[in-house]
Amino acid sequence: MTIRIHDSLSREKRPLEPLEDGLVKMYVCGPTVYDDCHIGHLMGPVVFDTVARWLLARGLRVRFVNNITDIDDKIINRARETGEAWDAIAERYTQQYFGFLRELGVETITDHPRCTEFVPQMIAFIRELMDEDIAYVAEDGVYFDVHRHEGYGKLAGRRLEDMQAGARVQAQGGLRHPADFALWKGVKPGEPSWESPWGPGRPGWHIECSVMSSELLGRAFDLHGGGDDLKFPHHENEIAQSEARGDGFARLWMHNGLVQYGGRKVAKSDPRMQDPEFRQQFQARWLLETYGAPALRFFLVRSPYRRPVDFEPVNLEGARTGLVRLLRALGPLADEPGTPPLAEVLAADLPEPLAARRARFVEAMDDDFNTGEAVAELFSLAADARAAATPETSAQALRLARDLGRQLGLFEPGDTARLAAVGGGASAALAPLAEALLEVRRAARERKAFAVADGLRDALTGAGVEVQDAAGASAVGLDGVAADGLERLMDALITLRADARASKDFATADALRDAVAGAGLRFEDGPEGTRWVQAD
RNA sequence: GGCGGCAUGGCCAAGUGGUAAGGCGUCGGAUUGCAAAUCCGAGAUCCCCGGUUCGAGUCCGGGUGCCGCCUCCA
Repeated sequence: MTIRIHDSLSREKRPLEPLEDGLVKMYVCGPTVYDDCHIGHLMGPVVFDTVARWLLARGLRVRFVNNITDIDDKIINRARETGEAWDAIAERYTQQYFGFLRELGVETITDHPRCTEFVPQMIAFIRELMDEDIAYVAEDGVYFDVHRHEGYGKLAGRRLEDMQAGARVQAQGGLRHPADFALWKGVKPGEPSWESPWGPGRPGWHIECSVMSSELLGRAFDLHGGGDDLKFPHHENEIAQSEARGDGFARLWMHNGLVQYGGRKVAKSDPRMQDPEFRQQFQARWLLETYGAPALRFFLVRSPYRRPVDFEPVNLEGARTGLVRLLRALGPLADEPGTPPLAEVLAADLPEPLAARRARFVEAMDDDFNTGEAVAELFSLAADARAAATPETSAQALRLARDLGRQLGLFEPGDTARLAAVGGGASAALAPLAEALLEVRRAARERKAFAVADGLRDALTGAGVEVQDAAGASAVGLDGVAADGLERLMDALITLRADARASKDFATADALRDAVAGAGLRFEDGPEGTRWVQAD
């Protein structure tokens, strides 16, 4: 068994050969905690959690470090704007980040070092570079001299001469080269600071990752990951610092694609971000509440990690639909606790084509974590289950799909319920209301009042509630309820009730009022028409 | 200007030279009072032009288009 990984540095697939037998040491750059978490902060963790889960499934041990940048210009600016203490801001958003990781099922991270916990080690690191004359003191801090490091630019594929030609790069403040970067920033009035041989100040951005990785994983480790935008300058600078100090540093580099919308990157400075409604679509809280954590994870997992991911609603909704269908096919299996170890799944005796699916799933994952192909096999297994000659084979196919999916953090117990629960807290009232409306509709159908029955169904489906008519009875499905489902449903009911009253169908009108009341809501008929409110 | 990546049915997307996975959507059929869900089925000259080969989406050369990095950013 060999796992091959696309290495961003050499730009080719390379076998993963852990430095320490059976143990993979990986480091993934974490967030700067200064504001509400957005999806970009979470993509890396989900991608690399999936990677780590697969490594674990393959029998390797994993030490997975994901740092927290808890001191930075952005945090200081935020503190200045709000008057809140910088460390309180950092702590709050750190906890928020951890909460989102839990919701998304990111559970393989073993270490979350915070930048401020490693200041002495950073100072020691910088001192080593100073001693070698690779770092120097400039006007406002200590800088790394990129000319002193051969190979600077190898990760991002650029040469120092080219960079000097670029208009944006200007040497200032006594720097030897415009690309020289800060290792230590001298303190400015009102800023938090730590003592150092170069005066009070705080660490530069890049140094923390070089220091924390070597402190926790050693001077050479297996895997370094992060978002594609971190390649330059962040990772380039990490490499320069660590290599300049004689470290082997990371053997393989992985970079995940970035968030896009309509085929374009969405960055902080993107003009579209001025629109709050647009902006909200990338906020972790909103995404989780709108699509549900299982759907969000599924969306990220089924996409190839190296490509940009487009967060247009149509794509998120498509992923969600696919997941809901898969979960439906799995039925009770989806909520059964327990994930058998992959080795056990692989050892099981299976008929064709199930064994072939299983083999392809494993091959796909071993080949640079091709989760897109792996997820396709899951869908195929669901199809196999439908086509199976016997119930036993069908069950085997579903169980295999479930067990393989769980290796990637999919199909966790409770996912079906979690998907059904999203669409806002309003669904608390929505469920009983939908049930009551079903009864009204049943009565209408019984007396062949199909117009009323269909109107009710349209009201329900318009709010994202599924109406399922089986032989004897009907049922509602709340899996796909929209965020404003209750509002939409109530508005439709107001119209229905008005129509019923206009045609003197008071039985229907009253039945609607009773159904609504049963869900803790009521109509208020006023001179400007009817509105609905939460009953006391 | 420098560097890198991508171009496969309406959309997302797999694809190791040998008759184009999978998903979403759409359309047709079954089912239904009509629907929904479900099931069955349909749909692609793989950006263009050359070349290598018995054979290319897959290799080579040349175009064209899009995206990203070189600035904050995960």
